Amino acid sequence: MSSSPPETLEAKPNDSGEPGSSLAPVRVSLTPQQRFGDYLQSRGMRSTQQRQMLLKLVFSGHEHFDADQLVDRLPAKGQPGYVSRPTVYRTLAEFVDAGLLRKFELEGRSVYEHDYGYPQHDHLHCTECGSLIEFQCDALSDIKSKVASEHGFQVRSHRLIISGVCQPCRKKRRRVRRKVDRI
Amino acid sequence: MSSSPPETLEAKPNDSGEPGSSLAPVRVSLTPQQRFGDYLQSRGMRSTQQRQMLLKLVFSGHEHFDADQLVDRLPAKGQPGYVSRPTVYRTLAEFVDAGLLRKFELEGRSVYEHDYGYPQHDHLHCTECGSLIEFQCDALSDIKSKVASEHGFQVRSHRLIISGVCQPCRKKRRRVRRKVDRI
DNA sequence: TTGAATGCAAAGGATTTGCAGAGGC
DNA sequence: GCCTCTGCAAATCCTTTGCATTCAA
Repeated sequence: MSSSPPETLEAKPNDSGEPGSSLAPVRVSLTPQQRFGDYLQSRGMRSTQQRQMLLKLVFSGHEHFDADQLVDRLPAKGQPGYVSRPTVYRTLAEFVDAGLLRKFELEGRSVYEHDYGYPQHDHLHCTECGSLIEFQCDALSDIKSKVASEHGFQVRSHRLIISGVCQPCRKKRRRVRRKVDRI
Repeated sequence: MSSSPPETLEAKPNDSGEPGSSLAPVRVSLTPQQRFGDYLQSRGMRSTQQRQMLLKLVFSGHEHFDADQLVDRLPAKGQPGYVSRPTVYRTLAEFVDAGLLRKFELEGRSVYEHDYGYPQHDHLHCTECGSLIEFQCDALSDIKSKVASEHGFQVRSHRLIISGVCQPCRKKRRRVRRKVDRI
């Protein structure tokens, strides 16, 4: 597959100028579309309109999202481009399998984020507004290798989520507190 | 409340000699029972047989567990000490609220572990056998405070899970590989 | 043509809820 | 006795599955 010529991802994913991408993309040789095409081809799977539609939506921005949010961004039933909920779930699993997306659990639901072409990072989770803020930290790999060697553990991946209150929510809180004080 | 005299937790929770506790308990002034008693009292809630039963079961060992595993350890319906599933869920939420337990999501289900009287720690998760191994790492608090100050984020807690393959599973794999080689 | 993929409807599993009766305080 | 708590049954939420049909190759 991969009919179009190879190129780096850097220009691509943020054409839309959508919010939510805080980190710089990583240099990779194939677009997600190309990489997924290779994945399908190598497994005798087919490139369908639904898979293309979802690929387009998922890689039009860098936001974290869950299955529901993705469904909400799809055309309604009956409209061209509509994809059923079961197919959304099936396809998300394929994207994860293909290495395009990473999946993790937050408050009982599955959250997805870009993996391919996106740098390793971790998250701050605001328990007030629910926002997820990305950050990078090199020191973590030292911790991982140290712990791994201490326990004879073979590390495949990790997930660090720091919970608390983000800056905007702290400011809101302060405003509220001042108001209360005045009463 | 708190009728019995204060004491440290150190002797208590592991009387049973159950497996699963890898870290040394932390010195605290109240038993979980006392602390939960205070919690109930301060909110006008009642000390019921069900809550006492669950308290006893949950603090008879240090293993991680989910609601199902706790239900399995309860007497069967009709037997004395039986607690219904809804009450188990309601009570686990109360234990979390009281600061006795911590809750986190793993593979789509809620996992609980001791919080009160148990030291801060993180987990290695073996994707082969599903085991959770605890480890402690001081360097993480440096990371947390650094990231917090960089993002103006107020940290309340964190959750780090390192996934991979544990030592026993790696050994099993090696044995299998050797067997395959011989064929 | 042919088998893979989709959509539908329905199932599944974990967790929650409404409510009438039971039981702490 | 009052009001909280419990157990039951049913509902909810997210996700998956079986199957007939559609469609990419």
